[in-house]
Amino acid sequence: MNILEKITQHKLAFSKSERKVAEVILANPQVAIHSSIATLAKMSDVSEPTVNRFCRRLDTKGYPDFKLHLAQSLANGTPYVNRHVEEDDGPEEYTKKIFESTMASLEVARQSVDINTINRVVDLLTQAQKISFFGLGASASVAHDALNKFFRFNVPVVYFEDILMQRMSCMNSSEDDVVVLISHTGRTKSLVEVAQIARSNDATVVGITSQNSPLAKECNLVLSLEVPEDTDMYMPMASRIAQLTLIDILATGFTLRRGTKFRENLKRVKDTLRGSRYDKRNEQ
Amino acid sequence: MNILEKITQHKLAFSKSERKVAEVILANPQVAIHSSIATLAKMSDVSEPTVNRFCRRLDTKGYPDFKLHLAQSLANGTPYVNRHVEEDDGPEEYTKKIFESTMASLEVARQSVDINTINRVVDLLTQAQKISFFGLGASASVAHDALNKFFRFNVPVVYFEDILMQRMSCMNSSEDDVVVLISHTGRTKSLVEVAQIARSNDATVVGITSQNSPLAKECNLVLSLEVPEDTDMYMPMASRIAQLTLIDILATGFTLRRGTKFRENLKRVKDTLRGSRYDKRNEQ
DNA sequence: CTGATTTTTGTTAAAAAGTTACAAGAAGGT
DNA sequence: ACCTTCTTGTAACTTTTTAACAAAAATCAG
Repeated sequence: MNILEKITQHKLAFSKSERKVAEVILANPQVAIHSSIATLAKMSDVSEPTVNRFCRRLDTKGYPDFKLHLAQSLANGTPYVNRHVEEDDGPEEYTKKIFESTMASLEVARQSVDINTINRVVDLLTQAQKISFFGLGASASVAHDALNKFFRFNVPVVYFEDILMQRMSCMNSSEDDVVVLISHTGRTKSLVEVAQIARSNDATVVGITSQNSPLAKECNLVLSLEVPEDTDMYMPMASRIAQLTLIDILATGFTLRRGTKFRENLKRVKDTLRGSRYDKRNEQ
Repeated sequence: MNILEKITQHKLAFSKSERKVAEVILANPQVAIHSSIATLAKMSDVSEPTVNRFCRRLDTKGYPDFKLHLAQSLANGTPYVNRHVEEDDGPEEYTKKIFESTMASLEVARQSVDINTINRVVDLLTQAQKISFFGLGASASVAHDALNKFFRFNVPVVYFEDILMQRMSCMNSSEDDVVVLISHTGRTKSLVEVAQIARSNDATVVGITSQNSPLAKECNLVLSLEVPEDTDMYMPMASRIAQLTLIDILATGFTLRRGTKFRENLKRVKDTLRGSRYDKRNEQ
């Protein structure tokens, strides 16, 4: 795939002049991508068609195509990696690491999430009479955020931080209600109990949690997110961001399902805020 | 850096025809890098020089140079681009787009954030007698999350969703208190007023908001995040994720500043939860 | 070692791609 | 409605790349 490696491998298959071209490119690929075929030919002390032949031998269509491949190989192929913050990291390092770890976790989450389940959950949500979002600890703020999104849709939405309120709310739920339970580990006892209560009242229980956890087993549908554990600081960080992104996705799916006219409604909801805000023009 | 991102940002600065070119490229960048300027012009229904001008506007030397940049952006490593969800996107598309937009926004945020300010805010927080986190609407859940992180540090932390409580809390603040106000736009009147109250009581006010906003002007320190506006769904999405990441960073900075022994404390806080959870072994 | 054959390389010319200059047209302001 | 400014396209031109062919080098059989 990487063209530079390919050049190195092919090296013996090249003719003498072609090898000269290879040397020049390997010595300074950054220069090569900004040179014309004429310049590169001169640098390698060969003729222009030789450079062209060199490119073709590497299964590219010609010199411009070769440059494209080279450019791609040279683009820093350092995808975001989960790097842990170290004891003696300064602000610059830890800021960078946290941003990158977060992005890396999102990438992992993206690959692990099951589109089918998302679709089914969106289905359920659009048909629900009442939607509840419950979480505890760090997941409480995720549920809180979900409330903030879904209440705009003009559907009855419920959110409680208090375990007792959660239980009572589920006790009163019925067949057409959807209860979304959020927990990274899926091992919080009281949330598992909430799931049981909700199910015994015929509500549909959706879990945003990790697969095969006790909570997952009590749910009708599980949206599992395989996010690397947040061991760094003994605080949930990336898991929570992934959960929030999932909420965004569900909310988006919801609005798309409801069609254009519904979206105008959302705009109106947003516009209502105008009175509570300083006008943009007031700024300077 | 990423040219696709750049195109999206510049979009409004483009002329009508240039925007046509932008659309075509964003819709299918893979095709673009393999097209000649003539083909691309035809696809966009503009003239060739227009395509050329489009490239120049993005600070490239011309079309070939632009293609090089584009190829690099498309190479693995920085594939994330802010792409908007379309009316007829299926679950697969919108899931992908939202994940990628979120990552792209984080990348933008990372580059825009000022490390020095972060460091100063961490300083302030470690020295604070009391820390308050206030936000309204979508930012309320961010403040909520901040509460969840900082209360573990054994510092008095305050969080209210209620405007009156926020005001009263600030009224009682004193010189050694830090008030962190979160608002994407920075134009929410009541939050600006909270900032004023806090300052008139000698508290230090830190804003997580956009630069030059009315709120920013009332703050002692502003942590600005330049995140592309979430116009898609009339709901705050990426901005909020960036804010949360910033909270993570501040929390991390805080714990690092406090040293190793302090971190053992955090572990103890986390371990306290054990009783409320199903043991990992109970699972199967 | 010689001559035939194949392979490699360079020269020349043509084609393709990209760029410049300029003029026509659209948009915006007075 | 007129002037100015900004956009856009046409046409000419330059650069870059590729094709065709021929010369040179290398390989091999006898």
